[in-house]
Amino acid sequence: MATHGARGRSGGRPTLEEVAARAGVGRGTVSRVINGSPRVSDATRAAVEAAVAELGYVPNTAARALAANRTDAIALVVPEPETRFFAEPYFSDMLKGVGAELSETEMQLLLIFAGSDRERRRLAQYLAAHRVDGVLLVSVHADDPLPDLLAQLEIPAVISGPRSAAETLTSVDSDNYGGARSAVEHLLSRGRTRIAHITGRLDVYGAQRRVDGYRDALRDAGHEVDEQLIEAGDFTEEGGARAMKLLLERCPDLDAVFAGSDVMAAGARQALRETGLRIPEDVALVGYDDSAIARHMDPPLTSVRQPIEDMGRRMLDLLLAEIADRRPAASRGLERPQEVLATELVVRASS
Amino acid sequence: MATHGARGRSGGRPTLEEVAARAGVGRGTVSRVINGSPRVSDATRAAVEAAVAELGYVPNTAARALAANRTDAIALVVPEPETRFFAEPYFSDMLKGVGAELSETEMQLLLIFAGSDRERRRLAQYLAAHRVDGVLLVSVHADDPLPDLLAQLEIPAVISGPRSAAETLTSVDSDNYGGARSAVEHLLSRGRTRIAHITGRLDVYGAQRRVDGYRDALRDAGHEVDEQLIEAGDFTEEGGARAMKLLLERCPDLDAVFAGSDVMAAGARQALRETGLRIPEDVALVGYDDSAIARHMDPPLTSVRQPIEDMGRRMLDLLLAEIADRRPAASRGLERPQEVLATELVVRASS
DNA sequence: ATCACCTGTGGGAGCGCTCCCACAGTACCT
DNA sequence: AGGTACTGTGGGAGCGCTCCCACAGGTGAT
Repeated sequence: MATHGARGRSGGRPTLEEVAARAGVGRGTVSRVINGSPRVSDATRAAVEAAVAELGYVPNTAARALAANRTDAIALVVPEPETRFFAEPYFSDMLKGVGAELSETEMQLLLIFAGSDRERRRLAQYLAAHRVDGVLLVSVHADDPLPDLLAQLEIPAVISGPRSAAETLTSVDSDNYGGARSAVEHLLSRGRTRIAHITGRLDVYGAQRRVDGYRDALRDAGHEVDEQLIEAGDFTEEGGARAMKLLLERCPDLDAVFAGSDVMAAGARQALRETGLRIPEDVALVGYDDSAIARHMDPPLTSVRQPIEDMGRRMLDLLLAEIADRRPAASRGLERPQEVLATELVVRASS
Repeated sequence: MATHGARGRSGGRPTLEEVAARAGVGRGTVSRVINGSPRVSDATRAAVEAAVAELGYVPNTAARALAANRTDAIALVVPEPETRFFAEPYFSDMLKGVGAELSETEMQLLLIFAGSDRERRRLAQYLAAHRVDGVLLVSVHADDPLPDLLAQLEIPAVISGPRSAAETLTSVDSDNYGGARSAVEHLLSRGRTRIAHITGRLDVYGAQRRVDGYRDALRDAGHEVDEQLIEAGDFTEEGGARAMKLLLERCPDLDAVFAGSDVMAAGARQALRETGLRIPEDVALVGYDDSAIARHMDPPLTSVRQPIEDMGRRMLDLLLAEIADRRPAASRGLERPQEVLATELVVRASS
């Protein structure tokens, strides 16, 4: 084995120092050029850039992280098992948005699943080691301790979908309430009156807001809300099917269903089919998310479009801003933005 | 802002030095305990562990990476656009296997997509900076320059599916040839004789091997190979449907189809349906992968099971061994293992 | 002419670890 | 008694960067 001192000498990767020597300048100047500081003359900058190119210099990330106390990496944390991640288009769309925005920067994205207890413990350790500069947290349940852990460790974080109306972290969300309203109003306008609702997991704030929107839309149109027409799902296809069956048993006269997600709508469709009911003739069906599933369903599914990719982009923007903010002046305790993006009803053959 | 020198002093994260002071030992000893060296007395170890617990000490990854010249991270590189990653169960199964095995270690997994040129350039930069200790490369095409780049940078790498019979990198693969043979032999045993084959992308070596298996199975059973019965797909559902339509036009008398992947089989099924052909009465259908799609298809799809999760695990094992190997003695130029895992035909209603 | 204040630059100190050398102490041979 | 060989330990040097202070040289106001 090479001796310690000789590690990285000749043959190894070039260092800042070597670039500096080659360009005939000091270390500080090379560092300034590498980091895009404006305080360098054009001639010097050109000389340094030439030396960098000749030597094929690439900064050592570990050294930089150690000296500058940052990692240039952020994590996308999914507090779900991997299976759900792949089953739900929501996550992949989010990842797409974040990835697109991130490729504009030098930052590195880490995808971390925290579905099991074991994975959670691993993540906590990971965060405690400050291996990332910030965290994007998607799909958080009301009682999740993760946001508080992040706050305690003072790690910048942005959450998709606040945990409650009193969320303290920066968050980006779509207008769940308005989206649900528009879905129900659409069904009402089609002459449906016995409109059922399959909810998402009610420990997800957004799912609750959709129920609120469902209720208010009916009420404002002068209908009473029949609690028998509301059944809790869990965002899975099986859950959607199960809820649909229960609803059909309880209320055989229902003429429309608003499902809290496209995946659950797919489950509901399956249950309706098995019962011999036609969509939309017998029962109109509306989903939520406007994912690929909605377009490919038979019949194509009317759905509330959430701009998930945009949400991902926006989350990243806010996170990067928060990370940058922290660096110069500790201006803590300021108001944290809660952004809400508009939804849009996409009408297709299912309603 | 805090002055440079005071960064991390009181209130910051505890350092090795502080742990050492608290435990009344030297830095070296704490380092040995942290890294599980056996050369520490039980009493000292206990004292250090107590100090670590009291202070909530977590090693600084950057400092460790800088001093030890390793990152404790590996990358799973997917040379495809993200959309394909999510569409193909192959990738998620692979990720599952790798993730399961990796959670036994302290290593960190990075998921990197390299579908576009832009992403490729980013990846090259990333690898040049040696930000990972090793790379798992899945689904590599014959002309991909990535493996050579890895070899040149001397980064340990394991590839899933060799690029050719002369692959130089360590690889793990399933027995594509044998799997294809078993599929065709099964169809022959069911009395089918006009067996078509929808291939995968032929720049993927494994897809070629499946064609070889298809050919040899027919030949060995005394049938001539009708080239009209072979059509190239591209591993996508649309590609499978398109290939099926072409095959039906060319050979309306075909009575069975062996598709190079379940996803393509799903496309073929769609095309067969549209033509009014029944599965398996008119045309028997066999897929490859035995993914979730196969089980949920209507009718359930006979498929060649590849132990993808096991392959992922095995790839990781080999990679970790290669990384560990490198450290002590540079024993380069040795034979690189090429592992081949067995496949198994899972017979269901489609054949 | 003096002072203040820019711009551009060099280089010391330090980030928190790992690696290795040195050495004290003990054990077991000759 | 001297030698040899271990085990356990402390701490110096160094990894490659960033940050900041110092300072040279210019520019413009007083």
